[in-house]
Amino acid sequence: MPTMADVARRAGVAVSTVSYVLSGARPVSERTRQRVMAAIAELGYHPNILARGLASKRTRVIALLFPSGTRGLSHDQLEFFSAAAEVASQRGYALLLWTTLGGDAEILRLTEEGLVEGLLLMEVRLHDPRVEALKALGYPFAMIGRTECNDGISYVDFDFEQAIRLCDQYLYELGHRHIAHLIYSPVPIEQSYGPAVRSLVGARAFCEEAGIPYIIRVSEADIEATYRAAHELLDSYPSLTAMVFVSDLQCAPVMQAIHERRLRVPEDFSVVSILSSRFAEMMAPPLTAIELPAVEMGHIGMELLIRYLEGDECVPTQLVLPPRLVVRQSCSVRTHTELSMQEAKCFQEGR
Amino acid sequence: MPTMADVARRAGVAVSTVSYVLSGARPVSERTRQRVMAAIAELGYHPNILARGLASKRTRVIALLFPSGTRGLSHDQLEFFSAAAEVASQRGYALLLWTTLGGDAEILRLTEEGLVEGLLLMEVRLHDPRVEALKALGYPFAMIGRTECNDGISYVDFDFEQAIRLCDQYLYELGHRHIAHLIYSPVPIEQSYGPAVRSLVGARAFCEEAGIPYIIRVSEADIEATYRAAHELLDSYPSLTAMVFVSDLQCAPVMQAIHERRLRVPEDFSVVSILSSRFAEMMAPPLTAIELPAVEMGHIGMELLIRYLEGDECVPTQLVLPPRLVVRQSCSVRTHTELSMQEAKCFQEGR
DNA sequence: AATTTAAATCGAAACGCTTCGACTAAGCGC
DNA sequence: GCGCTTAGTCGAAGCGTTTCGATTTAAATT
Repeated sequence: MPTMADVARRAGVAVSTVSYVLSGARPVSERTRQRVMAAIAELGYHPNILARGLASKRTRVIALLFPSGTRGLSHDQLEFFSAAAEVASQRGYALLLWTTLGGDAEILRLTEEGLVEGLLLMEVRLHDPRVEALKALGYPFAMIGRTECNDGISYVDFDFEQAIRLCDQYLYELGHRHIAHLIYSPVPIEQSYGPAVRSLVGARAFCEEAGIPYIIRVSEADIEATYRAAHELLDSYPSLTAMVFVSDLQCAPVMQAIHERRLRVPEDFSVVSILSSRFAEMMAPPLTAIELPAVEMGHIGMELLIRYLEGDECVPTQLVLPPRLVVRQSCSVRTHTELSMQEAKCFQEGR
Repeated sequence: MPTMADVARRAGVAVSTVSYVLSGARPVSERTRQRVMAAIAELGYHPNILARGLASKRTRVIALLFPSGTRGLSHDQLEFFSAAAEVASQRGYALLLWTTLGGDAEILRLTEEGLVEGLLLMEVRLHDPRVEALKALGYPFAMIGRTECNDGISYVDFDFEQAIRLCDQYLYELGHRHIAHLIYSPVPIEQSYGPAVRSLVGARAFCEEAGIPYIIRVSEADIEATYRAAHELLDSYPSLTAMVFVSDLQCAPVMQAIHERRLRVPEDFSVVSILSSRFAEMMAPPLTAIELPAVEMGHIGMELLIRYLEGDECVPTQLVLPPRLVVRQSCSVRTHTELSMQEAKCFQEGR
């Protein structure tokens, strides 16, 4: 593999001159530039990133702190980071995937090893030790999501509180009054998950304002727990005619529980969730949902980080994207007077 | 950030001694080792990867050559590489995500920049220029998938030919005789996609052996084309009672086309595909499918590469995983004599 | 024509590590 | 007691860049 010295020799100039041609840090005469470029082309020279990084502290490598296994890997997360990867690649950065198994220690290691210039965090908690640590270190990073106190940090997040309200409101306008909410567990408090907490707030607020019962069940994120929780909701509230849930991972177990009750969606039972369109359209029936702008968030998150790294902005950009309802085929009208299919069935069965 | 020199000074030894303590390349007395380790701990020292890599040519960074946009990002692919990422992380490697937009040139750049020790390829074609280039360079890599000629390369692949046969056979045993196949386009020939070609071979072979009509439609991988192709199949062959398709990306458009015909799955129409379980279980109804062992393939692929890098094996390992059918709820029995729902409907409508 | 200024280039010192050759002080056989 | 090995350590030379004076050359100013 040719080095810069080879190029310099071939072009008959000093190594530093070659470097200046490449970086543009100092003026170089046109004639010299031509000769150097020719030599580079002839030799098939590529600068060595390690050496460059060692000398200049700039590696053009960004790490994506990837959520570990707990919550499972969701379709939305896939979209987040394939979008992020795309932007990084366009801007000439390489993307390092970092699965943060080992907690804080691991992330510090990453920052100290010198390979990575900046970090993009996903699955940020309200009190996130990673964020504290990075802040203390003054290490450059941006977030998809946000903590409770985000002074001086760039982030892009989604307005889950409004999103849930929109779900509820839509169902309410369709005539539903008994709406169940199935939301991720927001505990443990000290590191609670923002979207869960904010969803709870939104749901409670809407139900109080609308004067309808606040029916809620929180569950762990795994399939099994979600499945049980859905069944428990349906058991405990026979008057339910609709359900709101908040993630693509809940989709399968929730729908299964509903089907097992012989409730048809949307004829007997309405369902709204917060999903990326790609996923919502894959379901049968296609699900009416709040559009989770996963691709947009991935793009913006990466863009924010890169801008910060390149020093274009000193003031952090903080963005909370507004929700938008996309009506598909998982909800139906329910009037006040009408007896729900479920109630009718219970009645027939003599319960 | 402390350097090795700082550690050496603190421990009262030479820099090289610190290096030997860390690498074990030469014997170090127990007393010295203790002192060095203490100094490292006190200073919170972490070796700089760039410097290490520059001096030693070992970076512990692996790149995953990530499929570009054409085929879209599928759930299976997500599983491939989150599995790969997991293994890499366990073995102390960092995973660089590389979206191969710029074709061959890009990949060469990656190899020449010195950052990356080895490559894991996904979405390998039968004749893959990337593979040719890497082979010519003698650059270490492994594949998920395989080309036509794989001499000297480690890979893990899935037996798509047998997989399709298993699909067909299962449907055949349920009594289906008119089975449609919806498969990715295997052209252009010069870089054809292995799974597509092998699926075609498998399907044709089974149909010939079983003496049933060989009903097939190839389509591009995008949603729209798949949707049209599914409709065309259903149009052209009114006697169809079952369909086989090969990827999670086809799922939504295929199911939608089927639903639009007012065919119920599985009562009126049976469906089998090749999917990771996680995905198959998310559908409504859960899909009977050949299990695509995506996680296993990701694990093994990465493991093969790392073994190769660490010199444990000189002989390449080549693995083709066998298919396994998982019965869920998307297929139903069809007897010879029974008139299909669809035929019955056509009849009623006087066609 | 003498002097100042700017453009273009060079040489060498980092950057933080690995690795090689050399040196010292033991331990060993004879 | 003499050379011989070997464990343990050190110093210094890279690895391939960037970057900072310093130097040379050409152009501009007086």
